[in-house]
Amino acid sequence: MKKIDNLCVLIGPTAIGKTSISLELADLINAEIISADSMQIYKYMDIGSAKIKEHEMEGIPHHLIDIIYPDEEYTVADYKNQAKKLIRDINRRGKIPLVVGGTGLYVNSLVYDLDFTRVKASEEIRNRLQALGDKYGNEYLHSKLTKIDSISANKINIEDRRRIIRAIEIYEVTGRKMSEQNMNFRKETNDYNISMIGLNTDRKKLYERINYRVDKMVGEGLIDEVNMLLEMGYDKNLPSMQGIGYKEVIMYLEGIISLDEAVNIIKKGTRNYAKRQLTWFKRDNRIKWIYTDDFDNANELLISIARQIEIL
RNA sequence: GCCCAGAUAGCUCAGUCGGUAGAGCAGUAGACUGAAAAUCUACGUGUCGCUGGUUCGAUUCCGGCUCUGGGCA
Repeated sequence: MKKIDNLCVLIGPTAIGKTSISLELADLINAEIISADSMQIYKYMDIGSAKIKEHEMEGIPHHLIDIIYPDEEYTVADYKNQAKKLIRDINRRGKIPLVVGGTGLYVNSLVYDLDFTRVKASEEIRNRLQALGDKYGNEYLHSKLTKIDSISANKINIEDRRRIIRAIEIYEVTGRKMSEQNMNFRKETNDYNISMIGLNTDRKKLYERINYRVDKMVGEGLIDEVNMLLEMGYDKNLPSMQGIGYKEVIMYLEGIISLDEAVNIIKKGTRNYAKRQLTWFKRDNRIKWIYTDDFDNANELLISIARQIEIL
């Protein structure tokens, strides 16, 4: 019988402390870290994405960080491809791949059988549909979708133009419905021996951590970082520049809001984001949740996490 | 000490010509298959400061008290 690759996943909301724990955990279980973070993939976006610094890595290999420039396109499909290869390689080396991150869709691309092999994004179709939406409104796009794929249309809210466009795009490119395409909806994968650990704490404490961290980012030079990116010629409309912390600082630099307002909006945006991350992960009952407050020190926490990893 | 204004949701405030109240923000819950830190959905009960009075009925009117601003001494 073929031996199945191991996969360990450590998830949790932003600012919970995944990075520092992941280092100790990787050291303990002889793992290499694969980031699952849609912002840390970008070079030059260090402070705002709370990226680990090279000298903090303690010699533990980190993958899928700093892999593209801020104006390059990157999608879940790319992520899944690259991460899959890494998982295989790391297993071959006799080590454990430890996926660490908070981007739900990226994580799910690995732990569910999501199929990204068929329908590439089409800039042309998207632009055309976008223009149609601007002209005739979302209702028009939605009713267009209802005609070709009523099941998907039913699931997608009229206001959610991005998803409506994607569903139409799939049909226009392949002639198949999105609802048919995604029959294996949320089917847990059998590709790996999976252990999933989730970190959490009470909401109030998490929000305090977030507020503190945003202040710290500003103190460490977030404004300069954004300024530098703009000076390098990266457009403010790029997906990378829509990240929390970046779009708000841009507004500040453009004089639209004050620094104080920018900081407050970043804090709020990060809090809301953390909540969304939790929503995303809560429904996966494979995750063993660990409440960081239940432990007096990092060592106890670490041991508790290691105990929960079944693949060891 | 005196005069004025205010006290209503976690915050800022609106309102009830007397029939127990509603906006914004914050917050909560959810969705998510090639932009995902993106995109989108749903959710409003709180001793209407305390205490007497008038009234069938007071958060609303009247009196007193407490507190908070501001002004005058």
